[in-house]
Amino acid sequence: MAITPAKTMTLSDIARLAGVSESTASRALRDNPVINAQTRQKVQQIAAEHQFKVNATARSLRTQKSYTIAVIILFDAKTQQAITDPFLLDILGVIADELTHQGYDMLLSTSKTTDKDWRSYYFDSKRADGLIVIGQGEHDERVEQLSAAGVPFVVWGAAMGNEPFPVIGSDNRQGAQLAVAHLLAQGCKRIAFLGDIRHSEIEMRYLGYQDALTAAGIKPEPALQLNTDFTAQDGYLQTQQALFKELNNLDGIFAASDAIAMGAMKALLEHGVKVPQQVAIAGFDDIAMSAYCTPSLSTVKQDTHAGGKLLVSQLLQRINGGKAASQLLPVKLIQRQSSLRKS
Amino acid sequence: MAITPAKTMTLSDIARLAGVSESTASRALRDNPVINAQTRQKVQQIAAEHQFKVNATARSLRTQKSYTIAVIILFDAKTQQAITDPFLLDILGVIADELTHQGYDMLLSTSKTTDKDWRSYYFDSKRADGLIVIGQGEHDERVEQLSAAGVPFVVWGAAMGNEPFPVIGSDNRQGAQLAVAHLLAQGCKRIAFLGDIRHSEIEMRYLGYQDALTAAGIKPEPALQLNTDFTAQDGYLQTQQALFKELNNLDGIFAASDAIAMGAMKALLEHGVKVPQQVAIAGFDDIAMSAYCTPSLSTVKQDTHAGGKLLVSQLLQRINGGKAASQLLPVKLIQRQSSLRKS
DNA sequence: GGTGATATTGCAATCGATTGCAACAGTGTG
DNA sequence: CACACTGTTGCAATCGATTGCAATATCACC
Repeated sequence: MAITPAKTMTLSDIARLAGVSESTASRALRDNPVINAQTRQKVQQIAAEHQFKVNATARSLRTQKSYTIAVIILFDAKTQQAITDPFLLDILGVIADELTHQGYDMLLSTSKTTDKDWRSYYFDSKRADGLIVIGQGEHDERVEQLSAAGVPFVVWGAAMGNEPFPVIGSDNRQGAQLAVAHLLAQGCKRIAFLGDIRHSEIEMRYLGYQDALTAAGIKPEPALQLNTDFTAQDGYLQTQQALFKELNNLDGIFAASDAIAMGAMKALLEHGVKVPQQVAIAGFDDIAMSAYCTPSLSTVKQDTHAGGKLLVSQLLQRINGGKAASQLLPVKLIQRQSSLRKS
Repeated sequence: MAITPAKTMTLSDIARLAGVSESTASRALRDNPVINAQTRQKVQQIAAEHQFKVNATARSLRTQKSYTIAVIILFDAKTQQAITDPFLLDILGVIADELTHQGYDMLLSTSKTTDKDWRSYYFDSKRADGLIVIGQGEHDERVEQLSAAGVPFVVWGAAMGNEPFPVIGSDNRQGAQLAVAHLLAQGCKRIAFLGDIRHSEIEMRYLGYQDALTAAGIKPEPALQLNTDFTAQDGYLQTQQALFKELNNLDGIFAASDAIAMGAMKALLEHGVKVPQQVAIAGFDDIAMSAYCTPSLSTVKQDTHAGGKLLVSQLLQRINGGKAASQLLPVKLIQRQSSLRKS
């Protein structure tokens, strides 16, 4: 039995069928107690029978709320590639679930094409009630504009402590410090840092790296910091091209992401370097694959679940007139084969 | 200098400032040639000066088009976990870019929370002009309803050839056939299949697996097909738990996804089984990590770029009154270390 | 100067739901 | 019986833009 393509009904249709006015129908559907219980039920039943759904557009126009949040994924201006890091997918999934849970829809945008001006595009045009910006990248001035213009938004990134807008993110500095301290404890003396410190989050990780070295009485060598894109490919290339010059005495690598770490590991293994015996490696993110590569990858686990929930809750709080606060999330070191030398 | 939080302007404000009527202002902003060129320019300039953006909600209401597409990611009812496969991220990125490119916004939804009824939620409510459904999973009846209700939508999944709705997807059967034929050519005699054949896409891959075996004169053994979730974890567990019983003469594994393959590989390596010498492995998807694990993973590459573009173009064609057609995309075998035995 | 064609612009209705306020019915009280 | 009060419901304005149609201005040509 074919379902009739039921030409869309409007509130006024329902009202007519129920023999009440539009206003009563509207109130009845929202279960407004001012309407007689019987009337309410009758209207609701008729609406259900006809699979009536309130026109979200009309409601938005009237109520001036879209119940939609735009999630903007900034990405590397250099590599120009779209969302690719598995880590992003993790947090995106959490945000999506949480927003739905709170009755909001999620408008997703990768910054590439909307490059110009997402403030006006999403907010001024009333497409969204607020914005979640993922990754402030290389200090994007557009973020500062948002802030000045009074747009409700939160950022996932590196909380430096002095931003005029709410930033939620992992304690990158401590995470890196933990990882590098661990490498040192495993006996590493010369540890390279793979990651692009022009990204604020990576910069924090670099600071943590330096912290750990300094605490161990080792002077960080700038030559051991190699700007590397967020890809396994670049991790591989950088390791191959640059590190091998110094390989004679390099014995550890701390990569700013698991993807980079895997690329680096591949390069080492390919050249017969033993991991972790000759070179120990640790990454950052704890993506799903990290536990299943060989050797499995030591890494710093971010609490994406807490992060996603916090982003949403802070943003909604801000939208509802409150203030959103920055927050630093604790991280956890995960020790696996790539760094654990048998004692 | 602080930017004034410029209380949002409306078209009528702009019209007043320009000294014209709302209708003229509206036409001028859309560059309607019927309006005098000078007037047009003047209005546009004033709008720009005041950072005016057309209220998308009002426009949608009036024009009855939202210029928004809902992308729904169905996921495994069993594992109940959100988007996790890197492959999804790939295609999602392509779709996002392509939609933006065509002037559409993308509303993203994971099916978990919106479980009930996304047809009404997204379409009847006019939130979206059309739907892209990713993964028809275990034969979801909701998809069939969509079709009957006349909603414009396309599905990424397994085109079996007899669906009453447009399905775009890779030639899973041929891909699997290529991979398994390759394993056979490398000398494998007993090849296991890891994947949940209740998913139609995986079912097609299983058929391809059988095709290859049969063509080589080998009778497929049902015992070698193991239902496995789309995760590295389950690939690992299944391999560990079930396969080792038969390991004495198992010499190949074809996994329905790269994630599964990596899990399986981990289990084998951990138990000292040499890959590819003792057991050769191939996966499916060619996710970014596949080239960088050790040994690197042989796999079947899907053309996500073409797939994403096609999904979007077919859907828009359908929305604009045309018809969307199903399509099977060619795949490519990528031979890497996990299956290549030195000759 | 009259007439028709053409170029511009504005009026007013419309999209579909929400909501302040008024209207009305019914009940209770003095 | 008048009056106040509560419980329900409907009227009509409103959100901000778009668009069919009418109105006006301008110009060419006879």
